[in-house]
Amino acid sequence: MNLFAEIKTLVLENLNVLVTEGVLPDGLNYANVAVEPPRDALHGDMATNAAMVLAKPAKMKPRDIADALAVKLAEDPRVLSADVAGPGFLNLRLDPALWFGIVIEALSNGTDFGRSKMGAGVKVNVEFASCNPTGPLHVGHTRGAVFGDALAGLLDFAGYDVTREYYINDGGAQVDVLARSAYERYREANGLEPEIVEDLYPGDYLIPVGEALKEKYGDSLIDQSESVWLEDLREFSTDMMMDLIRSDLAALGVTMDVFFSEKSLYGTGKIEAALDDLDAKGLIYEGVLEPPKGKLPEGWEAREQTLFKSTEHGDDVDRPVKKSDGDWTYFAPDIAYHYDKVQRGFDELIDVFGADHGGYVKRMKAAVSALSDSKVPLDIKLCQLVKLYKNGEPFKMSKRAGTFVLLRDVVDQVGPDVTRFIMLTRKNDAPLDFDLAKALEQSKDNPVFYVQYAHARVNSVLTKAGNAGIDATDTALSSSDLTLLKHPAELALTQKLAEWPRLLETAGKTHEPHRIAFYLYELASEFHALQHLGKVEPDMRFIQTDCPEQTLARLALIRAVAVAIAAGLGILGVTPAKEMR
RNA sequence: GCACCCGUAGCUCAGCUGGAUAGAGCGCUGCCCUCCGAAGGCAGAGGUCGCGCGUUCGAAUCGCGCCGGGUGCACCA
Repeated sequence: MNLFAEIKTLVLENLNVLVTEGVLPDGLNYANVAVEPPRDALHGDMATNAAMVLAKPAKMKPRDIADALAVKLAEDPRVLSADVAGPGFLNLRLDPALWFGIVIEALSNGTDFGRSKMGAGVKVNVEFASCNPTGPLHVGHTRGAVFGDALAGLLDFAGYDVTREYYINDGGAQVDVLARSAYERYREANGLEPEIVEDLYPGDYLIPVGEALKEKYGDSLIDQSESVWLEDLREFSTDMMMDLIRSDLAALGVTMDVFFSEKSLYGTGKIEAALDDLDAKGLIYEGVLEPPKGKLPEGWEAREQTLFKSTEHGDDVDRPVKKSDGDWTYFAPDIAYHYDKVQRGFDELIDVFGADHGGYVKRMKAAVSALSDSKVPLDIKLCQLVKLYKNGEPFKMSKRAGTFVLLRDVVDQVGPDVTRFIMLTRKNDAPLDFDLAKALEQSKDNPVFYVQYAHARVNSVLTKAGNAGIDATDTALSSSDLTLLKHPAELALTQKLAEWPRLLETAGKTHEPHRIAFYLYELASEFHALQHLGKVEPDMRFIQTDCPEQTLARLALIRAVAVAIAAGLGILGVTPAKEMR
């Protein structure tokens, strides 16, 4: 139940009543009518802008509409008062029982608290973490992996039918480089000196691949020409790299539903089929691209190529799908891949890319738009860079890869829960500073700790209550008399709790899981304040031994807070802590 | 030269798709433990929301133009 949605429905119903009574004209558009928490709690429990939004189309003064609407709304038993304020805001004060309903809901739904049907089972494909299968995941990939997984979790919670998908870039030249690099490690395993020339991958993670190759081939490939082994080694080493990547993802708690191989698009007619589809729509032609404006790239020359008319779908220039020698460009299999996703019946597509792929967004959207006749929206989320620090100092070195920091280096140091939460404390398109030392710090400026601390504290209080012989099970708490919660801080916390279902839907609509992290921090903050109140005012302590009814009501509230935290953390893929150590 | 992202308190960032007096953490100042976890809480100081026009009853939010920072810009992936 989303209380805000419920009240909005009430507002809309009464607007219609005003229409039938002739107070308001017919045919008004209610799209911009909103019911939200007021900025200042003094204004009331909820506010609606209906009068101001409708004033102009209805050709009436906002206050006149507000007055008429206020009278109607006040007739509903749920509404205690409806006051017009300012230019035409309508401030509503609601029956507290309505708010307490949210507590009961939390207690009865557990970690499903806030689960929404908003998505209505719409099939969404979230593709993320798709890095080249040429090595382990590094920090940059980690952010994309966490973001994608959390977004998928969020959409699932919001009622979508979600598929988590990984696109294996195993079709391009980078896989040849991988095979050659592995070959050198294979020579090394056979006691020879590896020649890791500049263009090859230097990482130690290929040493086990070399050893595995020796295991399989002995020394039979030594001194053989590339044509003999390249094909086999490509497959062998990408398989091993994918195992590595899968285990990296597992260390982070990410499980994919589908691994889609780029290679499977070649020689199977799939690329051709996708381009035929575009061709049939008149979007493929042979032509020569204009040189880019400004300074020319070195060695630029006019070339006739097969082009996709992406400009018809919002791109800035048309894009080549074939090189001048007739090979596919990297764009061609990507088109085919997205064509495949459309064919598989997804209603919405989401791609999570690194920020360095920003230039790729328009053409990919153009392709999906063309392939799906504008029926399947593609949202591309770009994840900005992660800057790693340790105690304020830039953290750069990796023992295993040499040049960059690996996902493992981070997860091994701070654990998957902390890694995930911190990665979500920024909007995806904002850069992120990640301090490995601060991440483990147990203080207020570490949001993970602060939220976990609130959850653990509730747990601790409930344990204490149990030890004191109080039945603090969820069913017992559900039947407590919540109207005993009268203190402003208790009501404020209840209302914060009531925002959860609404916040979740907003986060789901905007594809912004970070909103959950921020909400949990705010919720934790309000809880900590209430808990502290007990120190200043002893009769505000949760457990009142001489008043079991009051105790139960308070325990119900804080248990509901813990439930919301657990639900939110669950979406983000973080395990709620029962105690802090 | 073009495209995309960003510009909010000294620092790091939120800001609920246009609402009321713009928020949080850190840092700074001052308070609060005869303990349900002080690993915390309360209060104060601190802002021309990069700049300028425009749309609107109403703009940090939308549009346009600048300024500043980042990223990417022909067959590489």
